[in-house]
Amino acid sequence: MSDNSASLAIVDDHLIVLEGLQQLLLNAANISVAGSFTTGTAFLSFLKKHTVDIVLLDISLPDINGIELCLEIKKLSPHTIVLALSNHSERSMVLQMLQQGASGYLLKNISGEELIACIHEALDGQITFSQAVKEIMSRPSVTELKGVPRLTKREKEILQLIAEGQTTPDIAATLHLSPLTVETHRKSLLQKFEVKNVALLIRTAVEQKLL
Amino acid sequence: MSDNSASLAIVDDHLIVLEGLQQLLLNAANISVAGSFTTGTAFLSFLKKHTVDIVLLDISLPDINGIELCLEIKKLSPHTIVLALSNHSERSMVLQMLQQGASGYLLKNISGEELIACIHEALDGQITFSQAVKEIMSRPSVTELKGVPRLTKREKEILQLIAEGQTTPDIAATLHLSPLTVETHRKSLLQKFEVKNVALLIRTAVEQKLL
DNA sequence: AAAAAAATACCTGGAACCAGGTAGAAATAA
DNA sequence: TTATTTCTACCTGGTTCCAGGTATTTTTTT
Repeated sequence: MSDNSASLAIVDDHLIVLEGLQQLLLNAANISVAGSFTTGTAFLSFLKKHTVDIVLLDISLPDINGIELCLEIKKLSPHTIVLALSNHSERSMVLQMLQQGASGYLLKNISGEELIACIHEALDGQITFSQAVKEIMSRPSVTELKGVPRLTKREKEILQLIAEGQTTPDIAATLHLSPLTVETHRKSLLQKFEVKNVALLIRTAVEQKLL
Repeated sequence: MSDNSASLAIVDDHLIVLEGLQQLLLNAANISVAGSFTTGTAFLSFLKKHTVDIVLLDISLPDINGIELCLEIKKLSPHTIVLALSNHSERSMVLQMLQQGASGYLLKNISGEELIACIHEALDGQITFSQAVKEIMSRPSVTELKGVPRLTKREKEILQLIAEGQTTPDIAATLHLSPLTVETHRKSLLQKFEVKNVALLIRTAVEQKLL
């Protein structure tokens, strides 16, 4: 940063949110809003020409999803700190963003003071969450308790085809496999999900957003 | 309204959105923000003491859901115009809100001019939508094209049990029916959904939010 | 009161599912 | 390079699914 105030960018496709954030950041010391953008590509092209210390990044954007965008930002400008800003409070989302190099995750119901505090924490090199996210991350998740099974490539493939209504012989034909092989994978799926038939298989798979 | 400027209230649990909306409405003639609230109950108690011409109402609130809140508002103050403000663009949501007496439905990606225009239209007694909502409502929905089957009580019941992983004999036992009867209902379900097995049955039922 | 829809129950027979194994080859990780 | 995982394939045997009917009783609608 050129002076002692950090340059901050905002990316969100909702004008209302853009305005709201700028308003909340008006009376924040050491933070100056360098720009606000409604699309991921717009911000990326800005980032190619300017230095951005920290960016508040909405995850659901029209042109590019937040996870990929985060990756692009880090590729382009590794020193830029990314703070995810989202309505969605799923653990998996939080974890994915962190994996892509985000320094924190804020929900949009955040307060002004909290927002500013989180930005300062992030600028200090810390990982930071808004209060609601902290709570979600601290208590063990339903999916963790249940244990979301990690599926192999073939299993995902076959799960997909089952969900499309294909029978075991059908799947064998489309994948050029023996029906017996498909049966084996099918059984693995039932075991991993700890269910006893396809009805429950499809249902839990949908619930765990695997379909 | 006491003078020529309409009194407007905002209900949204996100501070950012509250700030953003107020900012966008600053340079709007004839509109004065009478108050902003983060919970439905807070607004309702305000409404008991003050006159509100129009309210921008977020559908997803922590304490009360938007549809019920809309009903309450109309019960308490029928002349107050309700404009729904939401992230969700499902047709069913829009229709439900209109049914509860809302005068319009806006998505949060709305622009400042559009917002003000919509408010003025609503104050003139019209039903108003933001551009994105207009588009969604104008094109025939997927569910309309596919035709969501209307299920009988028994069928819904049995669909539910199938989704819980029960087999035909199981269901027969829990409902004190002959397995053959259950089979008949099961077949009706497959026919009505135009699918050939449970995998697709569950999947489409979930997609159509029947489960 | 008549007609339509829903719920009940039955029959047959083939296809697919599901549980319980075993086992070798290929790819990946330690 | 060894160990582990994944993918492949097979066998048996009982259970359930699914398609194609028919048919009576009860409920709802007209």
